[in-house]
Amino acid sequence: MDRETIAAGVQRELTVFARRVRGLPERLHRELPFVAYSMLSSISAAGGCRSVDLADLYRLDRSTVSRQVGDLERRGLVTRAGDASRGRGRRLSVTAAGRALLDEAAAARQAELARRVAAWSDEELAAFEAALRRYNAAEPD
Amino acid sequence: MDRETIAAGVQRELTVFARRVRGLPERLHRELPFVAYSMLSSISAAGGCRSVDLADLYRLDRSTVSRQVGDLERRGLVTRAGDASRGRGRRLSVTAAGRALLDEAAAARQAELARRVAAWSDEELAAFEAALRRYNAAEPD
DNA sequence: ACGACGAGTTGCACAATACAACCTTCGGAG
DNA sequence: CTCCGAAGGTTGTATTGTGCAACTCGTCGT
Repeated sequence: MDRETIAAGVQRELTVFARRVRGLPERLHRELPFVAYSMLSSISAAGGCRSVDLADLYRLDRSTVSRQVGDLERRGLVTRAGDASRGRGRRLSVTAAGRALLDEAAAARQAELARRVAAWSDEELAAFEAALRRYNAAEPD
Repeated sequence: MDRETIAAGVQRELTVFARRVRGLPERLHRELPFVAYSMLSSISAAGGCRSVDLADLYRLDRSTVSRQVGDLERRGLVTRAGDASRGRGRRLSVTAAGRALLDEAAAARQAELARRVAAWSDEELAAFEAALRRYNAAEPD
């Protein structure tokens, strides 16, 4: 089997994975869709960021982020730091409720993964992780 | 490093990949959105399959596949084999036009992948492919 | 003080999806 | 053979995530 054939296989499998992630409701915790989850977790990881930072990170339109964040706020999962009601540079931070939901979702995701790779040896899993990391680390342009 | 730590790493890397795919531009080739591309390539790879097979592969509703395939057919990229106009088990196959578009898009994707994995050995690439396939094949429930 | 710019919101449109209801055909069991 | 149930496929409807465009609001430099 030559390299091109192998590469085609990688391509196919990545596509299947990507398609599945894109589709499906992908509720991690009935109340926390994938998009909301990733934004929440990024706000948490960054220890407080602005909407525009999320837009840059995910290469999304500002309006999309605005709506998603508005939803998270309405549900009490994040707060807008500035009491300055409007304008520039409002810091977002995760509330206690948001943190709790995030933790639950992370646990659910880990459980799902554990089920999928139950039959894998530690070495196989570690190799998979290393390969994915290496792939993701490659320059995108 | 214990298994939980490794699993967390896998989770993180899969999430990074998924987020990027979500935010990425839809089109690989003007006129061929990501969704259409992946279905077309699956039809091609399977050497002719039914709509329900695509629904199973991507865990999509049959109605979604029906609309997507309808679109591909309208654009002359696939044909429905059975002259039996309606009903059960119609085989889908890729037309010459579909194949041509697919080849162009595949070449672009392969070039991108080749760049990313340029430094990988054939063995590493093959192992990556096998692990992804195994992951994707795992039962989702 | 004013004008340019950066951050955010809102209106509108669209693509992809799920769910439910329905239709069509095939393969058996009686 | 007839009828019925299961499997494949389509259509109606609602929802979600998204981009683009136009707008508002606040800040900063001159």
